[in-house]
Amino acid sequence: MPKQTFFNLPESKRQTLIQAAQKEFSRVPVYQASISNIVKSAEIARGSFYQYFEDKEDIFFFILEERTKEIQTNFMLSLKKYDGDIFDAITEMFQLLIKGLPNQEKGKFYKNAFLHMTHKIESSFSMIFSNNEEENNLEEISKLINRECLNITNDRELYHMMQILTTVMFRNLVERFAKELTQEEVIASYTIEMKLLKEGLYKRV
Amino acid sequence: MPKQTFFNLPESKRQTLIQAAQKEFSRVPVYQASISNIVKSAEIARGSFYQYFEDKEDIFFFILEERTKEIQTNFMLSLKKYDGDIFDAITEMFQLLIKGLPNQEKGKFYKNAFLHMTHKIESSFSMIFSNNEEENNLEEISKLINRECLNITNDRELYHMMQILTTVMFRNLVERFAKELTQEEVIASYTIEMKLLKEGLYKRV
DNA sequence: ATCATAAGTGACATCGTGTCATTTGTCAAT
DNA sequence: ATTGACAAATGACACGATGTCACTTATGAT
Repeated sequence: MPKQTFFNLPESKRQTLIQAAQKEFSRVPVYQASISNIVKSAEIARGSFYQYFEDKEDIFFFILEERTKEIQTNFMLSLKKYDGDIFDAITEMFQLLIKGLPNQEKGKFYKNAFLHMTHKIESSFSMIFSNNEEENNLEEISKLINRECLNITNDRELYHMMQILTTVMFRNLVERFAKELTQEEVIASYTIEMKLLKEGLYKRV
Repeated sequence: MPKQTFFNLPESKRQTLIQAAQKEFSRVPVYQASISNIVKSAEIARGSFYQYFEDKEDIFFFILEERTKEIQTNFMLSLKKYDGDIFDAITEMFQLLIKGLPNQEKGKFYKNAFLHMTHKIESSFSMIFSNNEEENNLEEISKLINRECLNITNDRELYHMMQILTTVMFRNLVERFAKELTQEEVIASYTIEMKLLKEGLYKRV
């Protein structure tokens, strides 16, 4: 978490700093990013950076979680739109991420995040579904989901189903960048895997 | 890939170097590891290290792939033992990794690898199933698998099924370290998820 | 014994990090 | 308006890590 001093900053300075960091994290993955570049670009003193943030990761995860909130909002809208169909909602999110990214400047940011997606980064993204501090979205999402056609008997199973779905979706996103697949290729893979997930890996008897 | 000079080294010196690197990668994840520590521990000159390897990552992935080969051998034995049942085989591998690790000195090495598992590290591990240079194991494994009870109609679907299974297994391994779960807890989660995968996420009609 | 080639060495230039003593800015109380 | 107390800003600095390179040493064929 950024320090209080960061939040005390005037909006414009905060934005400049965030922009500068975003630029650096778009250039290289977080572990290669240089604070020197960020402060140079934001035109603040090196020491000031440490007034606002603990370290590189601190500002990185702050930005990442901002982004996650945007995605979360979209996801909940999709879930309502498709009457609680979790597959349709997650697929729409996937398509949005696949199609939206490559053009944008933010595309590079996501690319670096995905290609070096560690557990910590993945859980940051997973906040799309779970609670961010203020509101408990996990519960809210859980309510929105239509369980009628799902093969679950309790909340625990629902939780694990979500885990499986997000994991598989993330891996498909990562592969899009790692193997430099086209949108069509990665959507094809994703579709096959979703079908397998829905129907089950074992033959129906 | 390590340079030729590394392979020209006498076995004992090579082992010393690998040991030293392993020690460092057990101390901290690869991105925090220090070449200075490795050469100090192996009692070679800094310049020598660069005669053998391109950089830190070079030796890290070399060691990782060595480890992967051990696991691969075990996996193929399991697959034969269970008459080609892919679920039983992968579950045995999972249990081996869960139960074997925490005690060993290598445990820390795996912990650092799992907790900072990027796409590159995951594909290194995935060589358990795909071809390493010499032999084409993917094909061999593909032949060993009993497809009778699997819900697949072609090789492409088999490939994606393997992808799903390994992804889910890896995430369970990672969570074991990230959330510091007990063996029992992580096995319980894994079991639920495998059941969901087998039976399908949608209700059977 | 000679020489060419391979391997080994460590000092060095460069860059990045996080700290800290010091300066500058802000604002309430007098 | 002046003071004083607290918050914020600064950049020089100590430290440590990386990759290179000119030089030394070893090896093995002729």
